[in-house]
Amino acid sequence: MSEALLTLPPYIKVALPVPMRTLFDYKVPKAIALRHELKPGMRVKVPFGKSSRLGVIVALSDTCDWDPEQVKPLTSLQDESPVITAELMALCEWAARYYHHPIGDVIFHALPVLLRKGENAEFRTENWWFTTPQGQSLDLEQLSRAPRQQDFLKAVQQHPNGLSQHAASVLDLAPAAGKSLEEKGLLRREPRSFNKGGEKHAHQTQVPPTLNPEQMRATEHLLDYRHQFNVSLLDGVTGSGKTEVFLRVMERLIEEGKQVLVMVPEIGLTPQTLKRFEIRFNTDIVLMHSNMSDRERLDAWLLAASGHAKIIIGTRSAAFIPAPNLGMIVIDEEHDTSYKQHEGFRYHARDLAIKRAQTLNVPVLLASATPSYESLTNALQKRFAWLKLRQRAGNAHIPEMERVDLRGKSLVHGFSEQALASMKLCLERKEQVLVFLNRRGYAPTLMCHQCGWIAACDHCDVNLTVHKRANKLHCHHCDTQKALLHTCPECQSEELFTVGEGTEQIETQLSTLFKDVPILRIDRDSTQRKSAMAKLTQKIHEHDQAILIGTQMLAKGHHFPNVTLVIIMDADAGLFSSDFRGMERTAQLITQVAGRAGRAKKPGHVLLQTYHPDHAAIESLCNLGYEHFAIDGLAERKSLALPPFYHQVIVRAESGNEQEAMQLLSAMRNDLEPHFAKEVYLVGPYAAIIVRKAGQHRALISIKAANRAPLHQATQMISDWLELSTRQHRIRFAIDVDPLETY
DNA sequence: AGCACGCCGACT
DNA sequence: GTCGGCGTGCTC
Repeated sequence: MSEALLTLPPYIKVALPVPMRTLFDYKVPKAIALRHELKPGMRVKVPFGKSSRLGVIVALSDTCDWDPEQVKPLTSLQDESPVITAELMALCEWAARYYHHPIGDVIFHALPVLLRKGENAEFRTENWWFTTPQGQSLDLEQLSRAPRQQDFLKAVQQHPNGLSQHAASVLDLAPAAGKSLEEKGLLRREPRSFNKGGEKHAHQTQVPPTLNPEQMRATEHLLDYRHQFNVSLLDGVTGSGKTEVFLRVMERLIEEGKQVLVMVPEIGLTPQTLKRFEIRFNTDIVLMHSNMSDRERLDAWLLAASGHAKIIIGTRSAAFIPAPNLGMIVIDEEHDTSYKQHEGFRYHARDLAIKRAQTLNVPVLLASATPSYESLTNALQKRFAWLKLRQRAGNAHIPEMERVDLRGKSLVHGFSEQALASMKLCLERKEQVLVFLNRRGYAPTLMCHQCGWIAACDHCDVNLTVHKRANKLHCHHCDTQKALLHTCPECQSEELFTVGEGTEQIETQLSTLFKDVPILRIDRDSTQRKSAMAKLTQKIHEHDQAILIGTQMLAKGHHFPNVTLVIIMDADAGLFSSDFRGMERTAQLITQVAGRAGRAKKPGHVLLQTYHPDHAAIESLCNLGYEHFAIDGLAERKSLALPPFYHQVIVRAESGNEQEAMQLLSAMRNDLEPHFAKEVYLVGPYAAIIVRKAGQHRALISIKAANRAPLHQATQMISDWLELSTRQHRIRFAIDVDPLETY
């Protein structure tokens, strides 16, 4: 240890969870240096201002960038080994640079919540009960006056290998009785690490389905390149057996002792998906998603970090999970926008995963039926291997998409006659109908018949949505809720009426049209409660005929085998979006929803209700399919100098004052634009489409360039400038690199 | 982001 | 007379 003291640099650079783009220098007290070897990635407690904070060592250093007189010593070391491995530290440093985000915040994002709060990086310990020799031989009759103790001792006597606290509570044993027995010296308690590792699932050797030639070719390619960095785009229509392809590759890598990280969209992790993995792999699988408690997440993180977990299935934040033997990263539904965090540290998990895989020299597999334009471009330019699956497995056919012209037609609750007739036929065949409407609530507008007043949010520039069942008016932008009004606040008239339809209304109206058919609504409101979704899917599988009505939640990975008719109520919804990604999103959504129709033996049919049947986009999507549609869309992006051909950064500013945010961005542009490289060009500042959100006035400015280097340089200057000037102005700003929302 | 210091209104 | 509102300034 004295050797360590001689060579140990006297300073450490510490990342703290503060919105400052800098590291903080601390001295290492001799007492600590003597006893411990400090390494980057370990957590330390440090004095910061007037308080004490938890930070992470980023580097050891011989020098400090601060007046050495003012550098304080660290208080204590929290870890014996790094919680951020060298590999992940490098990833965090890269991400902080690439996204122009404070390093401390990035590093803390990479840790589970409990580790951010200072919890030890150890498995939860649980008390186990054992009998002492006296307790084992004691005649239970001697405890006849204490029946609870009698029960308790009896149970432990029957478990010579110990009884866990958890098991004791399941057996309904009284904790107080256990304590009394311990005091009498009949029982003893021993803490054991709560490590779910080794608890394997019953191996149901299911014969894997045979692969069709396309799947075979894809699998062979992936196996050939499984030991080196490369990115493959597994582009397969819904039902083409993408999952089977990556399961085969995973199988091989796991046999070779590797771990595999499978990323899924936020609500894409269905019990169906998990079951599929459990049935297939006789190995430890951990989950990492937002419905888990902090403790569950830490235990999952520890199992991954220890290498015990061979398969890690997680959402966005799992991009940072430590895995010492990581052999591949799979990103399922890679087009899904939930991979991009759109607040705070605005990273894209797909892009981060690719960067990580590159450093580790392991393959990445992106899977989707509707690849993002970014990934398609990479595939077209041969940076990604493009593995196409165009056949549906088991002879199922691609559903036919039919446009229903709504012009001049009379509608019944938003449905055309044709749609209703098709529904009736479908239900008579004892099959299921899926109705897609991407608008939750009862109606998007509440209006006064006498004076035209419209219910609007007090904090945002949007109308309030009517939720009849909850008897509420709800702002879908800032979550404000108020009681549903029955009198107009302007003219006191009682003639308030709703305009437009949401899923809740369609549900109500369909139940009057189809009295004996089960109608199930699937949206954020109906699936809020835990396990509500599982109950709904179970109901769907119980019935033969049924109508499912839902929002985009329906498009995410669920498998409804008896759905043979899909009705897209409003195919025009995304056609006239002000965002240049609107078309891409609409096409993905329609294609994904359409893909729910007809699997296995039953052919599917899709009806798109539209007022613009001749619109080029609708026509090309219906007749030529997603790939053609996307390639046309990409040509347009190229001609308009839009991503992915140009790279983009958006800087947002928000302020309570109406003008301030805009003025700040204008001042920034005036000051800095002369110093930017010629190929960097700016648009704005302009007001956000919804100018006021949650009481904040929002402005933004777009910066674009064909190459990353000058764009990065300009963004760096902007970041420095804003950090200095917002200190005085008290305006919040955010830098969004590769933004998905541009308004 | 916290947390302090600092200068102006309604209360024991 | 104080308790406390949140404006601004700093943190190795």
